[in-house]
Amino acid sequence: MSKLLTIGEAAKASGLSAKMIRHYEQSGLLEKTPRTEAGYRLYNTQQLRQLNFIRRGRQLGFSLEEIHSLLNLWRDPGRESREVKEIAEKHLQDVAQKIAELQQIHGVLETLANQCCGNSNPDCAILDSLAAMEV
Amino acid sequence: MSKLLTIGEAAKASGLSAKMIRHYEQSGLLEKTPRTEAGYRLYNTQQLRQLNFIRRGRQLGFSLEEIHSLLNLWRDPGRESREVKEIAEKHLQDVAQKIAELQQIHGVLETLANQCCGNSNPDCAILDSLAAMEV
DNA sequence: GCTAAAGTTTAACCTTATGGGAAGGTCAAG
DNA sequence: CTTGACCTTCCCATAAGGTTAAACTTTAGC
Repeated sequence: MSKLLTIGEAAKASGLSAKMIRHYEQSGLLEKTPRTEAGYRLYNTQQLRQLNFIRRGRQLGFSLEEIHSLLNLWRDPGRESREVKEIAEKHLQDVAQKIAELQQIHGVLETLANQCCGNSNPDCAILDSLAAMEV
Repeated sequence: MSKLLTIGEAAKASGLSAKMIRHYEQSGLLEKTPRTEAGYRLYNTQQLRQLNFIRRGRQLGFSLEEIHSLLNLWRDPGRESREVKEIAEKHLQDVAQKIAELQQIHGVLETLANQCCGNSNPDCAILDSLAAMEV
């Protein structure tokens, strides 16, 4: 007899906020839960597992749309792991590209910061670079 | 005698969109430009330089708030380069941290993707990991 | 049994940076 | 005068929440 949890308890147990749990339900990521007569949402063990699934997906940077697809695959016993892997590898590529962009930015910033003496003088390589009209 | 540009021309010349130029003005990043009698915004060379400044700042990932501060420093002949460098180094740290987070995610995703055979079988290490209740 | 605190409900607005579109005014060419 | 390109303002939408508020419910203390 698994105990039913209110949204606050489910939030604490899953590591999500109550606000986001409602948001996920409202945006179709989660099915509507049963409610008490007063309208309070109630969560069982299975739903708690889904909340954890979402939290872990977010930790890995998946968008809610991607998590939606992953959840649907998870719930589908006839899924093909190929589909899951496709989503993951797409996301992996996105992450890799984002890293590359940030590293590029990091390099430029580091160079500029090193060229700025950072004293009480107004001359500044950083501003000079931002003010340059090229590129 | 520098020619005055309409917003569309200024957009093309600066690499920003007309939409965003209006937005930057509305949010206080740019001073209000003079207008024609019909209300069309007009941009001179000085303002075009500011638009380029903003574009380059965005390219380096500075937030609009940071760019606002940088623009104010740029316009202030009595600035101290220390202040500019402070903003840049704060942003540099943010970028570095973001890179670290993404690299962490990248590593986990790569491991999981390698463990998923990605065929027509439903078994999938990625889903298993997302479904795990720990952490 | 009453009351106060804690929890929940819906709802709305704020964030960042940007895009889309509607409805309407303006300008220049044909 | 019409057409098309441009401009104006205003509202909506995104992702993933945060914050706040009024009203209702539940629970615990007494």
